[in-house]
Amino acid sequence: MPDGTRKKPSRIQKRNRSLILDAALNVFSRYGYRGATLDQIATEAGISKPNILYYFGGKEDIHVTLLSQLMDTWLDPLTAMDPMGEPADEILAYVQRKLDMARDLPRESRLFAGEILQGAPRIGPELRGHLKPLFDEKCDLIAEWVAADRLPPLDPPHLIFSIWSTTQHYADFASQVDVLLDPDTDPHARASAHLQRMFGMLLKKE
Amino acid sequence: MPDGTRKKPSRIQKRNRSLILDAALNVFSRYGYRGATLDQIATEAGISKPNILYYFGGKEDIHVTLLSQLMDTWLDPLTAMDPMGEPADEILAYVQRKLDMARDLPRESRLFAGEILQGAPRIGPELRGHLKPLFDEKCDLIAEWVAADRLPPLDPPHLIFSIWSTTQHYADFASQVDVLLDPDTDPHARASAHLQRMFGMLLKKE
DNA sequence: CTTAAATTTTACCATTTGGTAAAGATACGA
DNA sequence: TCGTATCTTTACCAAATGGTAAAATTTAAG
Repeated sequence: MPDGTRKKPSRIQKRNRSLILDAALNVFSRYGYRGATLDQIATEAGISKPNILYYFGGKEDIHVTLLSQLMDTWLDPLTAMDPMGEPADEILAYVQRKLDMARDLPRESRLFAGEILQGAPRIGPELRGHLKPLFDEKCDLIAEWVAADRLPPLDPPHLIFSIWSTTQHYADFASQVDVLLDPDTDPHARASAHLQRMFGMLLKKE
Repeated sequence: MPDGTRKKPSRIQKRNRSLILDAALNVFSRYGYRGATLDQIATEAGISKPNILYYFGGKEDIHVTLLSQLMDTWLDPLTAMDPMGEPADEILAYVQRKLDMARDLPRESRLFAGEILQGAPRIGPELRGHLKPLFDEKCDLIAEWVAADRLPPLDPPHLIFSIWSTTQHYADFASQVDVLLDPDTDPHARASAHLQRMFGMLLKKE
């Protein structure tokens, strides 16, 4: 039985677990945790429901697995913010990376958004354990840059919130953006130009 | 039977419909549409489930009723943006109103966010019918301000997206914000100062 | 080619959930 | 006070859903 502590995942196991997780990402990100059903995931993955439960302990296990795997990818761009770089450049590069992620990984963005929206019942601990330390570290870094007069005075945590919210908006609220935006303009290019200008202004030392 | 077209809602009807809608707002905003159950709503409202279905056609009817009622409140601040006012002042006042709403009506914010996140399956038409025209009107207004050189060059739709996302973030992602933020600082005051500065910079004519 | 382990299917089941029928209770105008 | 319309409760139900047992099949090491 392939759940729990594994020794060496077989070829079939790797393929099927991956098929299941990909299908589950589709379904969970579209319908939310409780809105998703194992039957939907099974159909989308092309694997019978009991067979899915052969690979995972249950619905919640699949959800938590997805969330945990994603957490690292999700935090990558923030981790990449370099203390040795030029402050404004580092932060603007971070904005761009986050915006690119919203375009390239919208399902992942929505999966997280849904979980947080409902009070983070399943990744609360992960938030405290992984996100919080990294967040604090980068807030300190930005605060040091401000103290060293390499950035204008600003509020590090709220700056980061603004970066997260503005970029993820294009993934999480895509259905609204699609309704409102002129369909023949390139949303990503316009969004990028707007955000670079906005955060650029904020970070400029007169 | 009080569903459908009513002539004059009785005292009891007004009280119970309001109790039900308030309970439903709690439950839907916490668990999403499919995650919410009529039994939960019934318990929270202190009204039996069949009795709830005496006042509403069904689960979806309650949800749509909430969403429709909220839409007006939600768009109020945008409607209030005055073509006769000073451009930057009007937009900064809009930012503040939206931030205040995120603080005062977090349940409503989350209800909308959940609906949009899942593709707006139940208020898509309302978005096209009410939100889109207002959005276009205000984008045009801002574009005129830019054309008249009363604002620096900027991208009106993306500016509005940034205002929406940054302000609603404090309601929609409250569980994450709570984990990350120092508990003894006043988040609202700090957020307000940060956003006013950020959008203030963006809107300043050199 | 055997055979034991890994994988998949078939046939279920208990619970939850949205919803209904109809009897019973209550409010209210005449 | 009476009778009708409004409101509420009790007792259900069919479908959906997460999950399980165990038989059947496939894989792969020796």
